[in-house]
This record gives sequence, structure tokens and C-alpha cells, in this order.
Amino acid sequence: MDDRLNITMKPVIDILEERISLAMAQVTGLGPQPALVKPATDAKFGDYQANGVMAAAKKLKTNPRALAEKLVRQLELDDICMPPEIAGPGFINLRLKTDFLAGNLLEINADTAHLGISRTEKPKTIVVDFSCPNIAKQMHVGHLRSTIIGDSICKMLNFQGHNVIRQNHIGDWGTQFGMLIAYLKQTSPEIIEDPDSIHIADLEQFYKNAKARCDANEDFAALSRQEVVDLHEGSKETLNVWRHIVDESRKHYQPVYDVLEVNLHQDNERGESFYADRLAGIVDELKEKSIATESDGAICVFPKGFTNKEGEPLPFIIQKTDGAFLYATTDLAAIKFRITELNADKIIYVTDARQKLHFDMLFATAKLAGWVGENVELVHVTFGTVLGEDNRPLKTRSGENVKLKELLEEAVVRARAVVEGKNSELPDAEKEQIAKAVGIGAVKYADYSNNRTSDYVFSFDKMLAMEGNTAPYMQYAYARVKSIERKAAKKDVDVESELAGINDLNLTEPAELDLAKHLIRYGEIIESALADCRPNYLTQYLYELAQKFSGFYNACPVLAADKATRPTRLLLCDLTARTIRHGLSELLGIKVVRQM
RNA sequence: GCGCCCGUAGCUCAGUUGGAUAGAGCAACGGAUUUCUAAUCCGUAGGUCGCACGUUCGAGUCGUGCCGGGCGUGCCA
Repeated sequence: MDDRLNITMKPVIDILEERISLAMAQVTGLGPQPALVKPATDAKFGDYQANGVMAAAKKLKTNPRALAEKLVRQLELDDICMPPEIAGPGFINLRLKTDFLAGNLLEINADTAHLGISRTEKPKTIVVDFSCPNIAKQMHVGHLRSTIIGDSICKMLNFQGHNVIRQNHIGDWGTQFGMLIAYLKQTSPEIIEDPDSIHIADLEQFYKNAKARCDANEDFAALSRQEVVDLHEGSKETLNVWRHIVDESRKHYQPVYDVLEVNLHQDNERGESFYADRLAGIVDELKEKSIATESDGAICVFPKGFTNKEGEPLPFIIQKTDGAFLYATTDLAAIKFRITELNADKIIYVTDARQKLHFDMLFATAKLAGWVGENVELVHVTFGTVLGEDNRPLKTRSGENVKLKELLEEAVVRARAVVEGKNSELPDAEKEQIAKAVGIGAVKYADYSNNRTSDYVFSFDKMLAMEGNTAPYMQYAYARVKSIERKAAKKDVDVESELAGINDLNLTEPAELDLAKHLIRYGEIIESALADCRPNYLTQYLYELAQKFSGFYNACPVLAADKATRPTRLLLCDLTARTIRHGLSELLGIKVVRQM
């Protein structure tokens, strides 16, 4: 790969930023100054705009327009842009050259796997902690966001070339296991002889039954507590039953991951049990370092800057009065493990916003302990709550958590009805496949397209709508592009041969240029989506892409175009389809369909 | 009480270290169909960006105060 190609494979916005920043350093004498290149706020200002001159002029106490003029004389952008224009108080407006655009499209076209997007120059080891079901219970709607947002972050990081370590910090070691083991021993003693015979048909019911017996019967409660002790002390028999409960539980949640197209498997699990024998050591270490102290019988860390109701230091409790450890302790063990043994450069935790205080204190404590090197980054990616139509957290009518499995099943049933009503000609098996892709995709897409930090109201009707920024709209847009390919054969157009060895484009129509300019921004959008862990930037981009494609589709006939323009238009179709497919399927885990 | 998040069009929401006349979708209204899937597109209308000060050449974005909502706040996770 020659240098030239390498450079142009960076997002245009980054190339412009670099070059203009460099020129600004020369012109201002202040060293590198951010050029603040952004997409133009209005098409009439061009394609990109650099806003940095005004800030630099302020520093220099000089006239921004004069500085802009000086800068523009220094700029060498003529391989990319038309001559820059100065506007308003000192904006520099940039308009891409059609040749540059065409060259960029051809590069994207040539790079089948990566769509012309460069990998990071500095790959990092990044641990992403997400999903984290309590495996004694079924996954419910509360696990949806962490699971899919976390997965998408991993997918984007992988795509950029980072070393991603997915960690499913499952709840597999709580006191509830004593109860479950005791219940199993009482109701199915044969399990003890032959643990492989264990079969929990309904995880939720199993948990409820055990809980009910525990609440009703003091002897059983005592037995449960004893099982916890046995478990923690490593009793062989108890551990064996525990392991089988864990394995059996996995059979309930793994299919949910599979249906969601989420890349989580057993080898991503490092649950609470993994850290169990490290907890005492963590507490000892913090006590030795005088970071943790005893307070009201509990062992606590008091990181600076956290206060309680009375304005007194707020404790981060790592060991209870009764000697038991808490999730704070487990999280500390995990953070240490990830930094020192997994060699994480960055750890991303994807949990709901209510845990913010916990993570702030966790990070502060880990830093006090000296585990967090200078170049290690700790990030808490929060998200809002999924609400019901009543604006309260989504529950069933009887007030229980909505099971994720059931929610997804209903989505597919509803999607099936939509497919059925609209395209009853299709074979049954295909309808079912489409319904799955649309139903599951709708739930995921609705979540991704919302601002991560906001709560949102869950509505099947809205997420399954064909209009607006929804999965069905996106999937339909894809199907429509694909149908052009299908129709091509009937019209004696050989798409493959027209695209083979294409090396010259004929971009003239406004709709073509508009679509082309959007297509080359894909890499830029992935960067910004990742910088803030905001998948909605990506969905927004894809939606705009679909809209621009529709504009092009209406304005520019493809198959009926003349010989001079048809290959260009076929390429635009192909790149649109590949970008939508990549964004939905590779980065968001949403299936595309060839027909709807 | 204190801390964190939020308040943008009738509704649901975008708005990326402060940038030009604040954007979409839904709903409403008006247009486009001898088609490559109209499940589409184009257009119109709709806003004191909760309120008030302040910083700035420039504020939805930053600061302070207030109003309204959500969440959290010592042995659950």
C-alpha cells in the first residue's frame, strides 16, 4: 500500500484537521492549534468548515478575518478541496473536489472488508464489562441496554483494530445460591448423585420456589445459609451442585445472546465466583496501605470528595460487619485483575446511570490503591431506563420485570404480522426469517437510536414503524437497493462486469454528489460514535444515508441510465448497500434482509 | 439537605472540546407514481431551546441562582 493511499484512507475530516492545524501553527506561531473542522452546518457553506481561526485570533488578539486570509494563503488543500472561502467572522468553508470524492469512493470500493476505513495507529487493550446478568434469574429488560450497547462498543473497537476483551461479570456467587442449592437438594436429591441430570425448565420459577420456601421455613433458611458457607469454604459436593446450576442457567441466557446477535459466550464470563478467593487479599491490601479503615464495624474506604447526608465522608464499604464481602470488593478485585493481569489500557463499564456513584468511588479507590497507571483509562458508560407507556420503568401488568426472552419473542410475533400483512406472497420460511430480523432489529435499533443517557419509552408500534428512524425503514432501504441488483439481470445489465475494474466515475447530479459525500463519511462517524460511546451517532448516519439514497433513487435511474453513467450509479448503490449492511450487521448486530 | 442526570416544535427526540438563519421523525396540510419495491420522495406549517442573570465577537451548548422532573445518598447489586 503506498503512502498516498494510506493517507486518504483516513477520514477526510481528520486530514483536513491535520493540515489546517499545521498551517495554523505556522501562521500563528502558537504551535499546533485545533482547526476545529466540522461538517458544514448548511450545504450552502460547502461540505466542511474550519472554525478554529476565531479562537486562535482571540488568543493573538488579532482580527479573525485577517488571520483567516493569511491562513488560507498557507493552506495546501488543492488535492482535496476547491479554494477555501472565508465567511462571516472567520469561518473557512471547504468544498470537496469531485475528483477527490470519486477517488475516495473507488478506494472504499477496493477495500471489501474495511470499506476504506483505516485501523487505529495505536491499538489498545480494552476491557469492556457489560451485560452481567444475575444467572440465578432470567434476563429481564434491565439487561437489554448494557448487553447491546456494550456489544456494539466492542464491535466498533474491534473494527478499529483494538484488542478487545469482553467481560461478562455474571452474578454467580451471591447468597441466593445457598437457597437454590438447598432447594435442589430437597426437591431433587437424585441430583446430588447425578448432577448431570439437572434440568431447570423455568429458571424464574425455580428461583421463586426456592425463595418462597426460604421465606416460609426457618429451617430451610438456615440450611440455605449453611450451603452458602459450604460453598464459600469449597465443599466439593456443594460446589458441584453450584457448577451445575450455573451451567443450567447458561442454557437459559445464552440463547438470548444468540437471538440478539450479541457476541458473548462462556469464555467471556468472569463472574463474581472468579474473584471470590481474592477478596480477602484485596481488603488486607487496602488495610495495609491504610486506605481502608474500620467504621461502625465495617471496613470502609473514604475517598476524598464524597459526602453523605450529614456532610460527613461517605464510605465505600468493602467488608460488612459480619465479615462478608460486597460487590464493591468484587469490583475492586476485578479492576485490579484487569489492569495487572489482563494489561488493560482502558476499562469500559456499561451499566445504568444509577450506579454512577458506585463507579466514581470504585475508580477513586482503585487510584488510591495505586493500581491505576498513568496511561490507564477508566470509563463508566451509563444509560437511562427503559420505560413503559406510563413513564415508569417497564414492568408487566402484575408488576414484575419483563423477561427479555418474552419481550423479544413478542417483537418477532409483531414483526411477523407486519410482514404477513404487507408481503403475503413470500414463502413461509422466508417470512419467518424476515420477521426475526425485523423484530429483533427493531428492539435493538430503537435502543441504539435513542440518546444513551436518556430514558426512553418502549413502544412496539414505534419501533416497528416503516416510517422514521427505525430498523424496518433501514432494512427496507437495504432491500430496495438489493432489488436493483436482482432486476438488473432481467434488464440485461451485468452488474458484476460493469463494476469490475471500475476506475473512473462520472458524478454530476446533485443527488449523486450528495450521496457520495455522505458515503465517504462513514469512518468519521464511527470515530465520533466511539469517542463518546454513542451508537445513536451511527444510527443517525445510517438513517441519513438511507434518506440520501432514496433521494438519489428517485432522481437518478440506475438500470436505465446510459453507458457513461450507469457504472457510477451501480457503484453508488453497491457502496450504499455495503455501508448499511456493515453498519447494521457488523457494528450493531442487526440483520439485513434481501427482501421485505 | 447534598450529589448526579434531564427540561429543545402539538408528540417522540437529535444537536459531537461554544460557531453562521436550532434540526429530524410522528401527527397536519399540499404535491410527485407509463417505476429500479410509493413500506418512497419533495414541499408547507410549526420553537421566548424551563426561567433569570453572567462570561464571550458569538451560548441550546460554559458559569451562578431559581423552577419542574428522574435517580442516588453506610453495611443489596
